[in-house]
Amino acid sequence: MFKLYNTLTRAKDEFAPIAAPAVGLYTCGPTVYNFAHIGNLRTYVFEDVLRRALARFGFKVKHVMNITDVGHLTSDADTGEDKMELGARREGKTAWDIARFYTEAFTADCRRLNVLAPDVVCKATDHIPEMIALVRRLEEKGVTYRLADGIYFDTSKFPAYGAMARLDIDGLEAGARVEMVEGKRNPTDFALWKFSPKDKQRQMEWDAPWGRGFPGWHIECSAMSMKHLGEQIDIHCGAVDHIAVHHTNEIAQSEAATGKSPWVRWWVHGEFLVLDKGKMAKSGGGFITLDAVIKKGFDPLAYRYFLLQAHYRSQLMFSWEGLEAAANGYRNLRETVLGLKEQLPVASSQLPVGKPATDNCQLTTGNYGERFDDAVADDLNMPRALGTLWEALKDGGLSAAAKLALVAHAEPVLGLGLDRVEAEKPAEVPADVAELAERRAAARKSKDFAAADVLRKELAAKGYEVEDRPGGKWLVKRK
RNA sequence: GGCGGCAUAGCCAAGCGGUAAGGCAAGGGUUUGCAAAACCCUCAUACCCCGGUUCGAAUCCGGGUGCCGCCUCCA
Repeated sequence: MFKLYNTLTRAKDEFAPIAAPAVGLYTCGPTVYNFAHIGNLRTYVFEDVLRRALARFGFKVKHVMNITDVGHLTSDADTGEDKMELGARREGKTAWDIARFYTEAFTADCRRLNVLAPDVVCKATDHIPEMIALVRRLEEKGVTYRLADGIYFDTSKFPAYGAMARLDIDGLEAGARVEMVEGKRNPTDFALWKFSPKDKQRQMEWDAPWGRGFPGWHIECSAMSMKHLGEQIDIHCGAVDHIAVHHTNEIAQSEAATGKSPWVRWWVHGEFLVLDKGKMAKSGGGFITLDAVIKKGFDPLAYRYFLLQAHYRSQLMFSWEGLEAAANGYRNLRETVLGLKEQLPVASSQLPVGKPATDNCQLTTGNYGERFDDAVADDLNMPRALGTLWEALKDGGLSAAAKLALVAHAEPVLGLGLDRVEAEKPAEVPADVAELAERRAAARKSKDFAAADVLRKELAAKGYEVEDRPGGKWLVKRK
């Protein structure tokens, strides 16, 4: 039984899709006006784990993710500038170039984190006709109105507005310090279509029945998810910051257009990665990219391991010390797996990925495979799943083969690259370093340890460390 | 001001009424010419504080205190 927390019900409900085993999964993708930071990436890793878990439990997932390349303003209050145009000006390129560049950067980050590519990646700018059609549909339902700067959704025409977010509309109005667009009937109303400004030329604009302009930010997710997944979908993901505005508006426009409810059966939201002095944001300090993590010498998968150690619905505090600890744990995990592989005959040392642990080793793997799956099935409790794996790996009652079978069972869900762990290759070292190491080995062989130690120091001076291995072998590593 | 969440060892973290998973760090030991690795062992009478419910509470309830998030650009 796969239980998944649903923001709609605020409870862990047993997951059941509309047409099992098929599952339609829509995840809110990036706005490609800048690099993703590691907080952004936390959300995509969580969604990846969800997708892998669904596969584990026998579901056939169709995963759709959007790329927001137009219409996302610097303020959700329908004011401010389009982030894409802003990025273009900042970098002296076209908005289209900016979109292409950051989409590629994002895709590369995901690949490095072992995040599976969605089945469909769709760009907002490729779906302008679909968005216009959806706005027309809303118009026919009489829930829109026109202002000087665009077409707006009248949230008072949708009685269930804000239900998922449990918004206190009156409280919102009372505490509103949002600058409001002139003429909005309700503070919560939002733009469906914005007109191009009269005084300047936009790089991205299209003709629509109401006038030349560009789509509001929210409409893209409704239009694209309907196109690729139908008018009702099983799961829609994003991070918690989207609950109050973006997803609330998506629900309003989608359900108002189709008359079908619920539009989304499971809303699943990931929590933020936070810094000791607050959340990670693209503005201000603390904008850490995956590149920065790699430049500090960390394996991107060590960051993935770091994320997996916390539950996706808990805020996770990022610190370099914490990442260091995770990297150590991840390295130990890989070395444990490597050690197990070395204990097996060559032929069977290939990790049979995806093969259930119960296949041949039912009697010997204990119930670890089951416990691992139970943890995953309990609202993606990856910290517990990881704990179970560690417990199994340290269980003296299990054979190396059984442990490897468990690793193979866990890897398709974890995505930590444990299926391609290989012995550390001797580092490429300069000839003089190799020669020193050879001479030291010879000195050791003839028990001239004083000479050996001198040579060790010489190697250290050149920045290399030598480790002796069984059988007279050694390994030279960069310090 | 309104809404929501969280407080568990040096650090991260699970726990969802039945007597504290796991990882990192630390300490001890075995082994090794040295070093590293490996292996073994140790590491919360205790879960922010005060009350209450219960045979029994880290877990439920009430009241504090402290952090954090959203409502404003965020994933």
